[in-house]
Amino acid sequence: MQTPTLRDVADAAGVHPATASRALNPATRGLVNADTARRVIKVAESLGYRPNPIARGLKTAKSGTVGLVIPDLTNPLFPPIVRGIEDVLEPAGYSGLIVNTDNDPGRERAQIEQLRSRQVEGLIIATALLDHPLLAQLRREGVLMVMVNRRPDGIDVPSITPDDATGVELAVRHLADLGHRRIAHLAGPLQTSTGLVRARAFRSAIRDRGLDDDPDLVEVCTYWSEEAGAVGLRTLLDRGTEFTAVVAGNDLIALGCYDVFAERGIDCPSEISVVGFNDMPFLDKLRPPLTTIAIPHQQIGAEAARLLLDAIADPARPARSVLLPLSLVVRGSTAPPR
Amino acid sequence: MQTPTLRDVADAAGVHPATASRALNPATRGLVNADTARRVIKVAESLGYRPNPIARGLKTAKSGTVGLVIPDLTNPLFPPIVRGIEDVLEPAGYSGLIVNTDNDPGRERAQIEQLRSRQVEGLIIATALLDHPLLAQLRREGVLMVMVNRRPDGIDVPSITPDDATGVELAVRHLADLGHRRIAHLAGPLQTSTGLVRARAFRSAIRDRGLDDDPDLVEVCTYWSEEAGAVGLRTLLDRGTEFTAVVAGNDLIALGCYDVFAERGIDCPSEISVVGFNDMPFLDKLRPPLTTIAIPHQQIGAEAARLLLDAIADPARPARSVLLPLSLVVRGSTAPPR
DNA sequence: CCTGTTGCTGCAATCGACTGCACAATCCGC
DNA sequence: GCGGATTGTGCAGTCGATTGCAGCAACAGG
Repeated sequence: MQTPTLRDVADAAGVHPATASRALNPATRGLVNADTARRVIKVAESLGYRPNPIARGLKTAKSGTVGLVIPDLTNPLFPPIVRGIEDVLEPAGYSGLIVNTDNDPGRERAQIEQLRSRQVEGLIIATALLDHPLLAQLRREGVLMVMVNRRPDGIDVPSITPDDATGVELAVRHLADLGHRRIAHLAGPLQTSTGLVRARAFRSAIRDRGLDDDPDLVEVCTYWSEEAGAVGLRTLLDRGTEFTAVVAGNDLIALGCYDVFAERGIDCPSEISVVGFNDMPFLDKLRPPLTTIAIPHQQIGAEAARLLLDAIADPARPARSVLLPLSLVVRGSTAPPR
Repeated sequence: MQTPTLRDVADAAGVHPATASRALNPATRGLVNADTARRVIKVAESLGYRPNPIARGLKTAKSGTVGLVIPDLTNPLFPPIVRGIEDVLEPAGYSGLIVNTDNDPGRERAQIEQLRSRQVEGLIIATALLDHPLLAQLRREGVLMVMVNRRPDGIDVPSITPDDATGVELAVRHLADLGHRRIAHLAGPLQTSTGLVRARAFRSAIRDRGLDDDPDLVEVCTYWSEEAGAVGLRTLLDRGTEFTAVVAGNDLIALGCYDVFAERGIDCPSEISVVGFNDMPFLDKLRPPLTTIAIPHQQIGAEAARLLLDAIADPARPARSVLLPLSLVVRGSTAPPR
């Protein structure tokens, strides 16, 4: 015995399938006699009827799914975001289809094509790479989208981004409060919007507080990686510029600093303080535990999902964008300068 | 202009939709004149035709989706598994629908119900909790399933599990080779199959190598957590039994040991060596970097997906189960005893 | 020249739910 | 007691692709 269909319910309740359909759908229930509706609903329950979303989707052109485009689920940044998204999607009767692009533009195109052919109702895009032409094209074709972690410039797409500027400000203020005057910045790649925003915010935070604003104190890393962070710090150190603290572009870069500290016998935090960015898991297990800026990843995901659901409900609504506040997590890698 | 439908392709190629359908489907292509087929395929390409999986699913009763039931995506254990699954699913034209159960049986039931109503063709289950009644019921109802990380006893369901026993054996051998004779074990909860299997494997590995087999050297932790690990190690220490090395049930438990070392001023590895289990990310950043047993999570996922696809292709095939080999990753937390 | 194959294509029904329209029943006021 | 409004329900077509069956043409064999 298979899952019962609408027909079965209708037969059992002694009504026409059309009537059963209307009775079961809250939006059209008003068209049906209240008694009949009740009866149909009861029968449906007793039979364990579950509407077949595939059949429904065919007629209504809605699939109840949205696509999540991320670079790599394995990157600890994304699971909390995805979790936040799912937590909002699920109660709304939607599910997410995840694709990993590995930051490969070709793959990205293909995957998005896949998602579209699966009739997703919208896209949540968390990849930085996405080239504008594709984005603009999707926009033109009326594909609903929400961007995560990245502000699309020039294109009118809703986005959720952490308030990086304030985050950096928080880090700088913390170090300044501890008494640091010469603070260095290991920036992430400036091609990424995050890298750029944080680097700019760093300069202005330094100026605002009247600290030493020396271009030599900023070094740009080629990737958001540990190795790149290590290379960056070495360059900074070898340059001979004095500094007592480092604001790293993200936690991985900060981790690279740890490697250099070990390598050169530098003590953290007594000789150099470090602040990371992201609050990845297990940072508290490091020696010393890393002080960092926490990003509410799960909230970001949840907010993104909400925005997308809004857009699905009313595609005409203008693109809204959200900036989520960050917080400083003080641990052991920061201390007053000697 | 919308996505072209099969009709559009057929019209453009001057054939009947039925013929177009057959030409496009590799399985039925043989029924169509080779020239016609070629022409249809060409037209389809030039129009950018993509079959609508929803419509197809309605007729064929296949959705091209499978359900992934996991406790919590945020747990670093799962992203690589999911990634491995997706990597196999995608080229096969399938997608995975992820649900998080948070180890709540009620949620688990509801979520699985959700997945079934979405017409998933099979389930990959990675939760430990899943109570047998539900499992057995699903089995009876003909739902295709594959279990990950857990061997279903008594029920005939394919499963993919890491070869825990050999893993433990590897850890013990490594310590024995370093010269340790009195090795302790901080076991995970024995209600979990993993906890039990590892604990048993520990005893037998110890015996096999003729090391000191003292019941006092084994302590069972109440959870797979850092806190529980710390509690476990304290109990072990306070008991006064001598030992120079610890095999932890998993990495989190090992992390708990680190906390106790800091607390009591014990030096690792010179006073006590520790081996973890799982090889979570960033373990190499700890002080000292944790020696551990690496589990091929991604492969586990990939293998699970393959098994499920096999089952979908031929549901009659008997349940096959796979045991995946583990490997020892030697880092800084193990050294010869003093 | 007729019958019987073989090979290809078209017709139409089907999957399950939704929905515009028509029709029936009921009720109201005059 | 009749016309007209108001519910409530049924009919049938639709979404897009698949598939059993029928039909048609070409061709071989007798």
